[in-house]
Amino acid sequence: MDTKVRIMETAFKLFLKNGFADVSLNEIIRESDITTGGFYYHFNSKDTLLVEVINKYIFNYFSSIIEQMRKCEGTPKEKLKAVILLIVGDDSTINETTQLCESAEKIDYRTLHLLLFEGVQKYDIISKHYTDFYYDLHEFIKEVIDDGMAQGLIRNDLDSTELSLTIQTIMVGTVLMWIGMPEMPLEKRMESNIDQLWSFMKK
Amino acid sequence: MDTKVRIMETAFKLFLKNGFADVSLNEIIRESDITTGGFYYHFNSKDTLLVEVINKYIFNYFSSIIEQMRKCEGTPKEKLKAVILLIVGDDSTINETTQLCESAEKIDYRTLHLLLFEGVQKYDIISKHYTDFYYDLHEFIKEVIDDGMAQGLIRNDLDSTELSLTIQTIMVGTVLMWIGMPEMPLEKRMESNIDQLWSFMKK
DNA sequence: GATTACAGAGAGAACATTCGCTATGTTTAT
DNA sequence: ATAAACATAGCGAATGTTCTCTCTGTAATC
Repeated sequence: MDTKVRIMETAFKLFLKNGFADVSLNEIIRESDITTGGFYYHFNSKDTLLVEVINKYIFNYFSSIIEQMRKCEGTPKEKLKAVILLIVGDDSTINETTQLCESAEKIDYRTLHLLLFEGVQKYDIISKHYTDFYYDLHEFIKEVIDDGMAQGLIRNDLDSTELSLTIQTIMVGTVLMWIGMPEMPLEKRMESNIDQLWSFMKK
Repeated sequence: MDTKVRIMETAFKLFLKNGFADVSLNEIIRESDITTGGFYYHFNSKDTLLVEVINKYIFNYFSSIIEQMRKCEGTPKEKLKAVILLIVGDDSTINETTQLCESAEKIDYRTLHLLLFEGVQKYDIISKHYTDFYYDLHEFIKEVIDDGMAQGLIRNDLDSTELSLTIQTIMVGTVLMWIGMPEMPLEKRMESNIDQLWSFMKK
């Protein structure tokens, strides 16, 4: 594998484990099987590495989700379910070509979300992209709802903007429940939430 | 104010601003108007300070919420609304005697949650307490639902465990929406979510 | 022989921590 | 009443480690 990619992937994994702030360059260098000189041949500074890692792994994660979301086919209920599966990094849903990591090991999307939160707290750029993602997600869900209403599958006495915000709340809430109650099976939780939601909004 | 309390409060505020990992002892010492020796008179190490701050501000936050939740009076709908107001640190709901900070400035509960996530990622003890809090919350919501069903206010064709998990998902999701879409008025979002939820579960 | 891709020593700042010190109470003994 | 003994609270220079980053050296490739 390309050295630069190897460094970035190693750094990303260390960030996932310890957070952005708690990983030293020495650690990255040691784990990447490289020396100081080797590192500084590829990156101007530790900060440059951070920015590149964020671009490659965090923003690509967002745009890949949005892109794959838009390619979804099926009923509104199926689409909504696909969205949440994409967010939590479900294997069967995620496209191979848009995988986050090249190495064999699977990345843990639960810790990815925790890393994201640290990024939102510390870096304006991540915070901004996170917000953008939320608005993109909202827009998509609203389209799905409007479609469903037009097709007569969803009650049209509900306000589609309000409803889609509630749906999004449930989606991101599912992620947070997954972080707060790790032993609770995520798959089952999602099914149950979507079923209850659907029985509420279906015509 | 007591010097030790002043150090802890200063440290907590710095943690809120920069995260646990990105605050140096020098910073804490400078902002607390104390010297190195003074600090080490009150704390054995930086880590000891961290543990004490977590105990005083994070765990107290959890137990204070649980405690105040249990004291709530009103209809099931009112109780559920009170719970989420407690979590997001609504002024009118929070009891003065259980305030997090002694100093005049209000603490920002949005960044408190972000700090919590960093803690969950890095410290097992915080992760554990976070999970405990989620289970306590779940138990309380289930009791509210069961009561509501017994009083004939809530549909009893629903499974109360599943329903209460969905409600909790909406609650924590609201917090995450607040983090992802900071400009969106939290109050209005909560109202809307609870109203939609209630129209679904009421008899 | 010039460029590419690294190795590795080491500078210099920042880091948490130690330690010997003073200044101010607060008991206790005479 | 007062002096000795001790406790409390804080000071700040100094230490050793770790941090990021620079710089020179060295193989390999074209």
